[in-house]
Amino acid sequence: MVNIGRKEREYLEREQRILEIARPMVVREGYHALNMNRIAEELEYSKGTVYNHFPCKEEIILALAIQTLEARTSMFQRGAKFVGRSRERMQAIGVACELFARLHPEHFVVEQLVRIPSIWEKTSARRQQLLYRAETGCLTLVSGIVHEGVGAGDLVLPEGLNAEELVFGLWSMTFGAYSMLATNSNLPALGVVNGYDAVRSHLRHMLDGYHWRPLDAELDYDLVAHRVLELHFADEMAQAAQMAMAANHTTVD
Amino acid sequence: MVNIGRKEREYLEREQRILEIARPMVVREGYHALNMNRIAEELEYSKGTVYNHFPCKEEIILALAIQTLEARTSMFQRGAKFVGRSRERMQAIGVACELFARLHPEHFVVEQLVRIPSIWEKTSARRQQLLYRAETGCLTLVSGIVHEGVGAGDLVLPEGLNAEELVFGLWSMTFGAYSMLATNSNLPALGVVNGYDAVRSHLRHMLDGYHWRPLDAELDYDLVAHRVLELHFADEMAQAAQMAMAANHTTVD
DNA sequence: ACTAAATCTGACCTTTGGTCAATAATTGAC
DNA sequence: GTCAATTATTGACCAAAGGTCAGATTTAGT
Repeated sequence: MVNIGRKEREYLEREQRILEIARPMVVREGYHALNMNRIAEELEYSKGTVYNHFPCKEEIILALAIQTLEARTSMFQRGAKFVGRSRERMQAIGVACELFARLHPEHFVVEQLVRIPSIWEKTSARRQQLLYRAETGCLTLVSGIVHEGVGAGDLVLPEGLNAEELVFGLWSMTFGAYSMLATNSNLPALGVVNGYDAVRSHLRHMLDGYHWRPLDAELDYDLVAHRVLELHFADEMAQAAQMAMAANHTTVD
Repeated sequence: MVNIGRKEREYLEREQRILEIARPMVVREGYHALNMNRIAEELEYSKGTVYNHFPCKEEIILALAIQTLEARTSMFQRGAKFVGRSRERMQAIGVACELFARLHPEHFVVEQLVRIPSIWEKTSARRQQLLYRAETGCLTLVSGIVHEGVGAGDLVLPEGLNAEELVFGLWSMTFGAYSMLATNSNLPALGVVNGYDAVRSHLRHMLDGYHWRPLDAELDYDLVAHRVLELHFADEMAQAAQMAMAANHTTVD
């Protein structure tokens, strides 16, 4: 039993190592640089052993995407600890989301890749289920806050729109915007000076459009965001400030 | 001169043929199926000739993305012919956008692919400029309507948000949502029953949040959408109705 | 008809994802 | 402690596909 336990532990550790090796390859040098030979080399095991863990290249991408989603969900959970009215708590999720995007912009590459049909199709149904499960967990966390809002009478969903579909909207906006910010270097030339600020504004006005109380005019959500940062993301705050400055510098270029 | 003209024409026609051959490959069988050998075979020219037109595989993807963007812009232009107040005209663009997404969901695959850094990096600066130009054209068309709204006093942009950044928001929402609708088969299970309706609702409420007059409550935008369809998209209307029915059927599954 | 320029060709090279028979290590029964 | 059975690991090998280029072919102009 002890032996089996050790073996199993070693196996899982090696699986993690493979992902640790693979992630910077994808992130820094792109999908085409994710090379099974190189992974085997850096892992100091043979290629066959790598293929023992992952039946194909695409499966590694999917595993990375699952890690990414779990990391984001964990950030969301920390944000969701914020105590306040439903929309304040949604703002806290927004803070977590922006923070995650700013601190780990490279994660979007993986999330984008895994959606490419030719990649997705090659992955196993088993791991696909894991991603779906992780997605469900993340979305449920957020839609829970929507339900809270509805329950508290702070929000009335229009006819034909459920809580999950509202979250789908927030998700689409952030996914679309952060993906483009990470990959479209033409945005500044197009006149999009500060993408992150714009996203924040859009989300806020969208929720205002749904009349989720308290409205933007009724509460200082910048202050709420600041408190969320102080209370639940103290560690990341300094780091984020640096990021913001760096971002401002590059947009000026 | 006549000969040179014919040659040049043949060259351009062949370039189109290559793209015509490549598009269904990418769309139906995915990026990995975009095979230069197969293209050469179907084109009935040698591989070297194909490489005469496009220095690499990725350049074909980029060329397809440019075509896609031009096709969308042309739909937008047809929508922009609608006469009315600024927000009605924006609604007309929205109709064009949804129509394009429903009629050609496969276009999103190409637009997603071209954003992948490992693909983008391999393309020529010359063609990248073409895409940027096309993007600028499309965005300018839309931001022009925003400026109209501001000029007419129907819309006041909040401090720190320009017209292009507002369009960036609409773009992010539609890009994100339509991409996910085209690639994430888990959405129905997550509770997202009708994605297209949700997107329409979100865009409308977002513009309401910005107080773009007339507000949703002040004007029947469904009626406006209907008139836009009748006036400027008569051909596509029947087709779109079929699509909508098909979509409803599949979401029920 | 002839030559020079432009165009086209497909054999060839390299890289890389993926396979699998052979080999090595581990385990557990006695 | 030994040995057979099971399990894990290996790396030579294959096939597919992107990309190259010297030579063949066609075209254009005289």
